[in-house]
Amino acid sequence: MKVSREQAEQNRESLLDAASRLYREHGFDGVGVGQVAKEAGLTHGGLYAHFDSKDDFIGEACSHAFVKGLGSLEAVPPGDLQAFARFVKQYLSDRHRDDVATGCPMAALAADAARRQGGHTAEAMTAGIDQYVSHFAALLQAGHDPDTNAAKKADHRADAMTLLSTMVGALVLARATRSEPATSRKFLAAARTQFDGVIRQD
Amino acid sequence: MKVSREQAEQNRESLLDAASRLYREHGFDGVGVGQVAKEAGLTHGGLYAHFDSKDDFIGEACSHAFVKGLGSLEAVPPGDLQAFARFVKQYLSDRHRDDVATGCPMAALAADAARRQGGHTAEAMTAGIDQYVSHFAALLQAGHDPDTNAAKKADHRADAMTLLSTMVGALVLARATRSEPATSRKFLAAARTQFDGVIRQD
DNA sequence: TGTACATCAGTGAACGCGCGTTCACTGATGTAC
DNA sequence: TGTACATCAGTGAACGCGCGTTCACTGATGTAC
Repeated sequence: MKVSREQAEQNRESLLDAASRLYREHGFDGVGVGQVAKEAGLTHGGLYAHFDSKDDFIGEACSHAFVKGLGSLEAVPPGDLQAFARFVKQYLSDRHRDDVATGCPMAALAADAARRQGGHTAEAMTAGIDQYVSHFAALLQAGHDPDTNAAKKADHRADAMTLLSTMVGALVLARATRSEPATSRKFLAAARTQFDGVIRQD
Repeated sequence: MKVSREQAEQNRESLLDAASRLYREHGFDGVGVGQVAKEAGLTHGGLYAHFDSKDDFIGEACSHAFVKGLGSLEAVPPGDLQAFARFVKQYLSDRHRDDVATGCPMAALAADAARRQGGHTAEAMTAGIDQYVSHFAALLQAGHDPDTNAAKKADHRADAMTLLSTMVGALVLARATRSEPATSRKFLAAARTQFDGVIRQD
């Protein structure tokens, strides 16, 4: 049956919520569109009223997965290194490690997305990564030298990329070694320590 | 038809070679056992003379994928920081970024393996990661202070983990952003710079 | 060394199953009058 | 405001297909004598 415009929009959101959670947890090839639709309280057929294909759907879901994380990053006031430190500590926490489904899309899906170059998915992932890098660079810059020049700006962008690489790498490796809790936790702890060095340097 | 013992062993190796390549390229759920067997020059049925199930096969393939990379790491003489630097530079090269199929199993499959906790695959991945960390720690230690104590040893293990996190993270993010070549290359370049800091410090 | 035969790696048809996608249909929505 | 009707989001059966796994069979291998 037909459904009100608001209800339809709400259903679309439910589909993307379910998809971004299930795909992060099981990978793009690990869940069928039927399971996603069911999780969203719909049937598989209705999904095609909102999306062209699974590939299209995956791309939208990938973008959707970035919303929450980028939101908390944008909530960090530029210049407030303590708040930035809190964001990083939370990223590198046991809780985040154990919460793949609603956690960082880069740690969960970057390798998967890289396999889909040419489609919307890789583009969505690239856009999300770019935003993380830009925000990180801005926060590092604001924290260190308010009056800036071009050379230092590039440096902060490089620092931002290294910091992001370390965070994503540490989270991925911590998750992969979950059966050895000491090793797993040490990956997170080591990365946290390294961050302290980054914000203390100048 | 039956086949000589050597031929059978050779076929097993071909299967693992093909599997470790194809799985790195397309993910564990992205390739069927039939395609792997075909790539190895066999039919799908014969695979089950060597392995119990796809899950078992994946685990063995995961171990197999570590052999080459750990080999070049073991070839680095302890104390030779230049040789270590060369290993890291190669890891963080455009060539390695573009060669997923025979490249680092952690960058290609760690997130996939983490989803298979409880089976052989996650165990194989954890074992491989542990070996990388141990080798990195030994190389950092040999490069910096030949006469060691327990506290410094722990430090080198933490440094090794951070270094590995940065390398894996940078490679994953460089691959994910391949459609923006400047961004992609900068992830690798930034991580290389950071490594120079790690080996120069002490 | 030569012969008879048990072994078993590999083949390919067959299985049940879940996948992504299509489509005729439903019926509440929302518009036209 | 009330009525008639076109719209279209969502349903669920059906499709062709490739998946992982099984199994009767093949025939070269390698052993027993």
